[in-house]
Amino acid sequence: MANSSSGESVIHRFVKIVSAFDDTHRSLTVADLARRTDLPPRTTYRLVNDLLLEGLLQRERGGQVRIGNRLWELASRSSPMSGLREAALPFMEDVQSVVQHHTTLGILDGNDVLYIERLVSDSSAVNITRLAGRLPIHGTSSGLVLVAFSPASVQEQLLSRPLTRYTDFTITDPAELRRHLAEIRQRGFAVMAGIIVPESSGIAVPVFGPDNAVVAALSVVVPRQEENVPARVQVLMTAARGISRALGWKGKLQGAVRRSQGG
Amino acid sequence: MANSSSGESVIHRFVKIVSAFDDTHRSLTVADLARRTDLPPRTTYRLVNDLLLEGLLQRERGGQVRIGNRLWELASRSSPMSGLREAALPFMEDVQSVVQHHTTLGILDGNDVLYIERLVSDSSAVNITRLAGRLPIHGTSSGLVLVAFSPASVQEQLLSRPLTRYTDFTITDPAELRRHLAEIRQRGFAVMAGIIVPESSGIAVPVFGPDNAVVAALSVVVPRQEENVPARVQVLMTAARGISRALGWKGKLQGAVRRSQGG
DNA sequence: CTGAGATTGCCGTTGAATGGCAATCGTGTG
DNA sequence: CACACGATTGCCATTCAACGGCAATCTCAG
Repeated sequence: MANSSSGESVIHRFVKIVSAFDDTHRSLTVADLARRTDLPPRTTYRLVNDLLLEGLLQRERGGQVRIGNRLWELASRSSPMSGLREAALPFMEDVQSVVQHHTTLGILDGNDVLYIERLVSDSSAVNITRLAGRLPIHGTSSGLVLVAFSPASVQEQLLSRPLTRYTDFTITDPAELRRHLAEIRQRGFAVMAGIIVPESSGIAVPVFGPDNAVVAALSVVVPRQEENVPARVQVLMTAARGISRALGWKGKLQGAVRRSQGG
Repeated sequence: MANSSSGESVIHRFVKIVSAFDDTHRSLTVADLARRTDLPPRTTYRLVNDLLLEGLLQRERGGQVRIGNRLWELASRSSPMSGLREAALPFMEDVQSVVQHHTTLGILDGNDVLYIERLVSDSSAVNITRLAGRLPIHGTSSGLVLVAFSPASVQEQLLSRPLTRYTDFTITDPAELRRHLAEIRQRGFAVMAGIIVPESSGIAVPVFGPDNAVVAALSVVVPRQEENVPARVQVLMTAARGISRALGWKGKLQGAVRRSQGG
């Protein structure tokens, strides 16, 4: 921007400002915002005013500002995600009513899994997923399922990056991760125990779009003591097929499946 | 912006661009975007590039662009709406499983009702609500409930504006609308038949926050032939109380209610 | 009343943003 | 294969929206 000391674009500053809000900072004073974003106060006040005019931010009773409804509206109205979310929701409810643990729906975005829906269960395992929250790919069963069924290039990209260790069970060795991905691809689901928090396990299965590409991962988070994998995988698989079909998926014609008819 | 022929801010142009996407235009070529927003092509290309860099837009396989996941993420992560939505969802499911018709959750935003969640029923009444969609306040039972329970100033604001007629049943007379609002406030719910589309009725009840202020309207959309109001109001009331309580509402100590204990 | 912090008005400066033009790229068409 | 048409990008002179420092004002707790 003109006379800017930092050389950032207005758009970048906009993102900086919006990013300054999070779960624990849902509303901020403009002065706080200036500090958190490291922008000159006067500039922050001016920019915030523009955003208030457009409804992208909203003023609260206390004079603080928060994310505006209009921003959410613009983002949600035509986001391809909302179709996926809406298609998945009823099936996720089914899963949750049977499994009685956290059910989540995640997509691949950049180097993370982005959770676009979750149903929480009060009395259940520790759950660090948050709506519109991100977790590292190799730290979640959802992430590994998504990568396992994505084009090879995606897998290579994951393996070429350093893998942060979160617990004793986090897989940080590329070769080992590669083996896991192959197994997931072959079995059709992922079960990972304590790879990001020691207490809980994730079980995840892929959701496919019309072109047979993975579009999301459906998963449940359960306490490690009560994984009960076989039963839960079946529930997840059933739901995932339902979601896939609702999205226009026609069913994968894989060799091993549907032999029954001829016999 | 510098050398701008229109005198708009970058922020305003950003909103213009994002607004160009809707349900039927989920992805656009940049040239289309320039036409739809009425911005000079070269300017549009540059701005779109900035947005792509920030992830606010995303490029598709075909070269078109669409709303980026990052925009949704930023909007949802700390939006006060997500708390409301998440609290309401389980209760909405309850309602929908009993009523078997469209269930919606709406809030007041500007001159409209903004729908922040909806559960659709395939074989049900016509439903023109859309997720993250808007409808005029006086055209929906949700809107009337929200206004009826809002501070008087909100009501006056609605009554001072011209009221568009959508069907023969739309209330466009301020005096009549005022009577309706009073009745809704007194009864505690709204039933409006065919005020925006002739075929369907809306039944709506208020959801309250910790400070006893309305924060949302819970509603069902049913075919006009099968309103079955009394039963449905009870279902909605029950659910709305559940949501309110989940939000920290302590229960309104109104004269008429909870007499039983003493008697 | 006083001080600390938040917010706004003022204003000279300037480079980010702008948009026209022409070249290039991509795709379909005769 | 030549040609047309539209999308996209490189170039670049122009300029005003954006910038940010400073001081005044407002707020509020102590």
